[in-house]
Amino acid sequence: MLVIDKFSRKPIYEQVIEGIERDIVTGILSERDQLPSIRELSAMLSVNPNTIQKAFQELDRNGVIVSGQGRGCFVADGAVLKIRERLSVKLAEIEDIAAELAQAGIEEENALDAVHRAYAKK
Amino acid sequence: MLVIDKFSRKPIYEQVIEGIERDIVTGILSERDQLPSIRELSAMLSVNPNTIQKAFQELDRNGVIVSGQGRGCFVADGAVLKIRERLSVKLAEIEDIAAELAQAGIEEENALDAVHRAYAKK
Amino acid sequence: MLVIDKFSRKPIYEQVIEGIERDIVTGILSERDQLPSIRELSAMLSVNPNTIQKAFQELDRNGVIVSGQGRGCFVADGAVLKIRERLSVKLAEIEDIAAELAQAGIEEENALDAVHRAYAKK
Amino acid sequence: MLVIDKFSRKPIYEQVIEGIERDIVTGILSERDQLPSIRELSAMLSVNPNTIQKAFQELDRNGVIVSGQGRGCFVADGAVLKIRERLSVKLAEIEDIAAELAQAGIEEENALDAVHRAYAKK
DNA sequence: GTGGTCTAGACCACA
DNA sequence: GTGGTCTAGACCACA
Repeated sequence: MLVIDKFSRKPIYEQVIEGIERDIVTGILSERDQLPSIRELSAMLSVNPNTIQKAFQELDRNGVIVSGQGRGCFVADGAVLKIRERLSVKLAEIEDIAAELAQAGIEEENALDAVHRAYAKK
Repeated sequence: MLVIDKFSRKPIYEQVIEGIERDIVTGILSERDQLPSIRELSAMLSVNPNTIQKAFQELDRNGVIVSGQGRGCFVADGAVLKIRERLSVKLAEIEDIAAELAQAGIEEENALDAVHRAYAKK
Repeated sequence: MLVIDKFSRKPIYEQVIEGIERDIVTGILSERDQLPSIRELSAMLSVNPNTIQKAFQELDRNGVIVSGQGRGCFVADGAVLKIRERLSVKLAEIEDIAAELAQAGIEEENALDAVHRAYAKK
Repeated sequence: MLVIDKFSRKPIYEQVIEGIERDIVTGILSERDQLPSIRELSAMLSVNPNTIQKAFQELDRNGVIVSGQGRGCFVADGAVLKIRERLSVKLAEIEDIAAELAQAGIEEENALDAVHRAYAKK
């Protein structure tokens, strides 16, 4: 489930976004499932409703959820696909930066280590 | 030596910067060595002098070279260190993005492959 | 028949109104026909009775249906004509968007052309 | 200059966005110009800084301005083009609604009048 | 009840 | 100084 680290340097609203997207990608949340309301999630996570609101609006803007006044928020159709697309863009970003490093004469091992550190910390 | 790909989507002045920095890091150019003049390099690479000018200005701004007016350009003292610092920023960028992918449930192997592809293409 | 899209950003009560009006205009419902009750329609569409109630109230206020208390709702005499009048809502929408374009400094001619293209295509 | 109507049903942050975009399109603000800071604009318009912040973030997200911590906000390169593109989407919306009206048998003149009213009110 | 907007005011990182 | 994040709490439209 979604867990917030209030002492992380990563903003809380980003943690909420990533947590919900992870739940969607891993199937804990399915398309068209209703999300907990902003107030509920706010209470569950002990986070201000405005912060949850900000996360939900970005998810809405990215087409990951659909939200409507008085109706609540739902996982959007095609949400998994949209999230996957954005993640593959990030893989391409890694490839681009690694290409610069290769170009600059940095050993491949250093770049592989950077990736490994990120996964080790998880 | 420095080679320009006019059809790359990477701006030519960036290619010039990266080429010179690579030559410095790999020792082809040493600190305090004089660089070819803008006109010479322009002719050698068949590149507009303004483009070389722009590359040199950015190298100067980054403390990689020093350009005394009228006396030509020289590799700055500590140039290797400065370049290395900037490259370690890029390693940190890779680590950050990889952390997002880890968070999102993407397998480490996919991220490692992205790095590997970049090095294989070199 | 009337179909509700819970994931649309259009309010559900508007969807109900438009659905019923479409059925009237296309002759699926004739003037003086009885409508399903609020509870029936609520169950058929899996929509909150309050929402159906709100839709019916607006249809009543617009003279599209008549709701005698306890006797159910019926398509009003002259309903088709009144619905046609309500298309002026869409005219208002055009006015709103045109107001934004005016606000943004777009020439009036461009907006008029957009309308003209729509009619030319008919 | 940018004027806010606190009693309008249009949210204040939208009024700010539209006002700034209008200033950009009409040339009052040029690309790379610095915008007033969030706090300054907040004071100038007697609007809460958070509301200005929200407007600026959406402008940033849309590539109309670039904002950086400690540096301030600037009109982005290509801002005029990006705004124009979005406005052409609104023209398409008008065309869509006009097509519905045409379909329903409403005279073209009525739709043209709606556009004209919007421009007359400006 | 539900999402959306707004104010007031605090604190942070970066320049 | 500047933008960015967060809390606390109010009020609105819609269901």
